[in-house]
Amino acid sequence: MNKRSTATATIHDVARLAQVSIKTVSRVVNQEPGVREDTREAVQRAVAELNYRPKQSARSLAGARSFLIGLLYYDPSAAFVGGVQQGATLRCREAGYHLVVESLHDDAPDLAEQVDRMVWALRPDGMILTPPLCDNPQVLAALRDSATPCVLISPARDLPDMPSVRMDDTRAAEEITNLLISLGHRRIAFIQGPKNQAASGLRYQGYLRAMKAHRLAVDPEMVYRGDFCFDSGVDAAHHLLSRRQRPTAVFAGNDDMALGVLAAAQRLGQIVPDDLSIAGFDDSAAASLVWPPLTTVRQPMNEMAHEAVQMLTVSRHDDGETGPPHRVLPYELVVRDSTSAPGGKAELGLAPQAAPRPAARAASKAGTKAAVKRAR
Amino acid sequence: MNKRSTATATIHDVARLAQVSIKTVSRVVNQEPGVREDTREAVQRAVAELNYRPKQSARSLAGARSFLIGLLYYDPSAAFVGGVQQGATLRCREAGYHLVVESLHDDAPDLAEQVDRMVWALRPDGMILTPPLCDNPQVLAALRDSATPCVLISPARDLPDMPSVRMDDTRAAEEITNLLISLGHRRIAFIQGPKNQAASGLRYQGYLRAMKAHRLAVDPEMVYRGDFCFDSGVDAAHHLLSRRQRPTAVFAGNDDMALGVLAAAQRLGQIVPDDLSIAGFDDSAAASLVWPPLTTVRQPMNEMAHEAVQMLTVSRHDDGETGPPHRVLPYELVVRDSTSAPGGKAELGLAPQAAPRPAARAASKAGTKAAVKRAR
DNA sequence: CTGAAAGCGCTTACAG
DNA sequence: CTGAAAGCGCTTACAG
Repeated sequence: MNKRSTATATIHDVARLAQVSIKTVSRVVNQEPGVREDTREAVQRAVAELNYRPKQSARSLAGARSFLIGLLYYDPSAAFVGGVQQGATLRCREAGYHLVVESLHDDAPDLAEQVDRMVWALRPDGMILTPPLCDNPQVLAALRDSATPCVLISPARDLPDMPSVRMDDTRAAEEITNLLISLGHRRIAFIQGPKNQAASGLRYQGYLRAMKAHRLAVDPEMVYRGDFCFDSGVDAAHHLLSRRQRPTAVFAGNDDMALGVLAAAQRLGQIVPDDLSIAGFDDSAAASLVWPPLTTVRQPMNEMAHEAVQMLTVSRHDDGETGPPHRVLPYELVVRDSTSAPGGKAELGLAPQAAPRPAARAASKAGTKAAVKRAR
Repeated sequence: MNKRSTATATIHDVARLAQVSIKTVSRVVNQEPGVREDTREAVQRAVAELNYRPKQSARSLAGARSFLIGLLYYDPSAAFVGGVQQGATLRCREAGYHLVVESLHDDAPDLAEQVDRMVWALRPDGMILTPPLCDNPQVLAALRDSATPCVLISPARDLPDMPSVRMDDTRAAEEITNLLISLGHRRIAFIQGPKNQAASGLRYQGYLRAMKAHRLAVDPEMVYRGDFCFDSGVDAAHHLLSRRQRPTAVFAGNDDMALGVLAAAQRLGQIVPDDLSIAGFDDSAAASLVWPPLTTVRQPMNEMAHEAVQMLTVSRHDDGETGPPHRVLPYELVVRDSTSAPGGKAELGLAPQAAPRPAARAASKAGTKAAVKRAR
């Protein structure tokens, strides 16, 4: 209908058409109160007519906000970052913000300089940090200097001066272990992640907690130190399956290692899950692209990002007394075909799709309760 | 040394300290010519001293550039987008730009509106579009209206008014097929992607071209229509392996389908690659997280993005006569253990890592030549 | 409830 | 080679 003119409309054009001052246009566009209803409508009509959109750079220069949120991440291929980014862009759109991404090498020599460059040039209204950058002292220092509001996603530890969003890794690991125990497994191996990653220890704690709660001994030979990569899962399988007493189930600290165990076990002639149940952690894309598909834990990446953007865009209330929020979001147990009762010959026909099996019972507690889901 | 003051330095502060006008500071910061060397140095000293960084919103408002590049994508989980984004952020950083990302549903009703919102608010200096958005008429129309320079990455077809960057899918598919033929395979099945994706047809053409060049008949029963998802690979395997005459090799139009074939074949008791060689396309993360790791093609995602940013940030030279550039970048054949000579019992020991096998010979032509690489 | 003035921090012509 | 003036398009106090 109203064709957009080549030259883009400014606030003055709108004001002229609506017969008001630019200040009133500004009030309407920013949804400020204190504008008479018919005035507001007239302005809105003019805005629509001219297809007016306030220019971010002008708003940013004149005002206190840039309508930009920054996302700092390290590993671009990680599904985790992809999920966080997805959640962040969607929430940003709803809030009228835009997401600026920056990939930083965790050990780059000029890391602070790179952060500075982004922060001082763009003046984003907030920054979202993913692991391992959310634990990097240089990055955090640069961000503190610039007084940019930040939200840490799954940091190694919560900081007194920065809000964070996370899930309960320990509890999830405990539930996965409980699931294996409830299936009848007693000899359950665990593959740890590398020492320098916070998640490694947390998940190991969850495994220990479940084992102890059921008075199951943890044989040191059944705990293997991996590095979160496929190859270390392969190595772990060779180690574990060459023991006198083999495990009937393996819980790997992440999916990549679980896939390594799966591949190695199958090459060694083991049937999964009949001879060996395998569980992972992350619900990576590959987890459902293998046979049998992997039982694992889905982290609430989208939700964490959503929450982070929310914290950064909604007017900050006083943290005076309470300090910044540290939110814990519910995760999701994803039970697939890589786990079953020990020796169970059930359900592994040659049909393209195995029949669904009743979901495992998983304890649910308020606040961090897990959903149990069955999926390919 | 020089602690950054809380209030951030402006161009006026620098000018005062260097005893010049703000115009001269601007010249130095923007690396314009026509400044005496010692003047330039004095300004640079002041810039360093004050840790001055020009504010993007002021530059954008006053000048013609925003120093923002937009990346539009659809599927956030795709490894392809991850690679493109990685390449784009790195090149942006080098060029002093920042990358703003936006995830758009290809079939959202308000697609044009969403593009408009980004374009008119941010006024990015350029936009990078990935499939399938780079083929979406609504998106392209909105972008044309706004006169935003665009680069299409791997579009279905090149447009006369927009530059593009791509690889040669057909040639890569041909080379993969040639590889299988050179290993001794004659009965080679192909799994197509969905009809509405451009890559499906291109890769099929490459398969046909190689078969024809070697005077191998293409049995219609050996061509299966999939949808680029894991499950359709499973279905394809069931279809292909239940034929009278089974294939000795399967070339799937992408990795996800190849992984489906792999899973199904192994469940049916086939040894890969001895009984069946399998090749994919994409080099997705999962391709190296299965056993045996998948022979596939790596798309030059980083390089395509690099090139795209380059086109958008470097001063546009006259396309007057020649039209916008359509660049074709070299891909990479990744030969792993899922392919071997038919019936070949070689090299599949039980060691954690199979010994490397000499890389397959692959034809290389100038301009789009493929590198041959061996990797896990 | 509404508006006139000032100014955010740069770049763009234009002078000299 | 260098600079004084104007202005980009908004928001922020401040009046009324």
